[in-house]
Amino acid sequence: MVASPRRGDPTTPRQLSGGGTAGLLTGCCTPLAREPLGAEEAARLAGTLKAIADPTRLRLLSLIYAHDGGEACVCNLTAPLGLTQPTISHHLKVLVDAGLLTRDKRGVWAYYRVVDSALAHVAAALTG
Amino acid sequence: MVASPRRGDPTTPRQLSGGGTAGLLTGCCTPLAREPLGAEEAARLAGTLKAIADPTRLRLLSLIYAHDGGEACVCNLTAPLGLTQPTISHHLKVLVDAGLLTRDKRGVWAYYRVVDSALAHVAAALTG
DNA sequence: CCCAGACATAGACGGCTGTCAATAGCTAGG
DNA sequence: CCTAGCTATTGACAGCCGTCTATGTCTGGG
Repeated sequence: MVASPRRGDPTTPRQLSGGGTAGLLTGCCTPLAREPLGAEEAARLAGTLKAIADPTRLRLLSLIYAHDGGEACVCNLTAPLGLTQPTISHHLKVLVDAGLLTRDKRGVWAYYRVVDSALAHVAAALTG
Repeated sequence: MVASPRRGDPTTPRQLSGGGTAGLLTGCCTPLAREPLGAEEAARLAGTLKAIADPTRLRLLSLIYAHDGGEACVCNLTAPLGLTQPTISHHLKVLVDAGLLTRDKRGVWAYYRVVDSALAHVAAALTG
C-alpha cells in the first residue's frame, strides 16, 4: 500500500472547535481560512450567503445602493427588474431578515437601505 | 398625493448597463456598489455565491484550507463532516465547477486545493 | 490477471425556493 | 367615512438542491 494520506482518524471529532459556548459570538464570524468551521458557524454564514446568492437579490442590493440617497422603495424596484410587487417584497424581506437591508416605513412608502457593515462582514469572513 | 418618489419610469431600462458586449469580461465582476448589476453579471455572481452558500461546502473549504499543505483528498473529508463519500464528492465537484477548488489526481487519490483568488474576487465584488 | 481501494456517476426522494395571482392591512386625502 | 394607492401576506405550483444507496471507473499491488 502506498503511503496513505492519514485516512480516516474518525475518532478525532475536530469539527467541534466551538463545542461549548466558547467564542461563538465574540467576532461573529471566524474567517474561513483560520480553522475548520464548526457546524453552527458554517450554518450561520451559509444563511447569510444564501440571502445574497440570488440574481434578483443581488440586483436589488445594487439598485438600492445606486438610488438617490442610498435608499429606495418597492415602487422604485419592480419596474427595472420586471417582477411583480409581491415577489420584490418577498426578496426584500429575505434581505432584511438576513440583516443586509433596513426597512424604514415613512408614510405609505417603505424605504430600504443597504447595511454596509453586513456586506463587509461577509466579505471579511471569506477572505480572512 | 404626496410627493411620489419618482414612481415607475418603466421606460428607462437602465439595467442594461452592459447591453452589448461592452466590458463584460474586463474585470470579471462589477463591484456591487458601483452601478446597478445587469442580469448576466448578477446571474454569474449569484452562481459563484450559490456554490459557497452551503454549510457543508463552507466547512469543506475551511477543512481543505487548514489541512497540511493546503490540500486534502476525499478520504480526509468524509469523517469530520459525517457525510457519505458520494455526497462529499458531489460538493467538491460543485466547488470545482465554480472555480473555487482545483482537483489534482495523484495516483489513486484526488487532492483538492482552495483557489484563493476566487474567494478574493467574490469578496471584492461584495465590498466594491 | 485479478483483487482491493479511492473516487465518480446515476437514480431516487424529501424538502426548500422563486414566482405568481389573490387578498389583506395601512395611510393619506377628500 | 370612504376611497385610492403602496406594501405585506397567503396559498399554490414548478423547479432546484442536498442527501443517500447502488453501481461504475480507474489505479496499484500481488
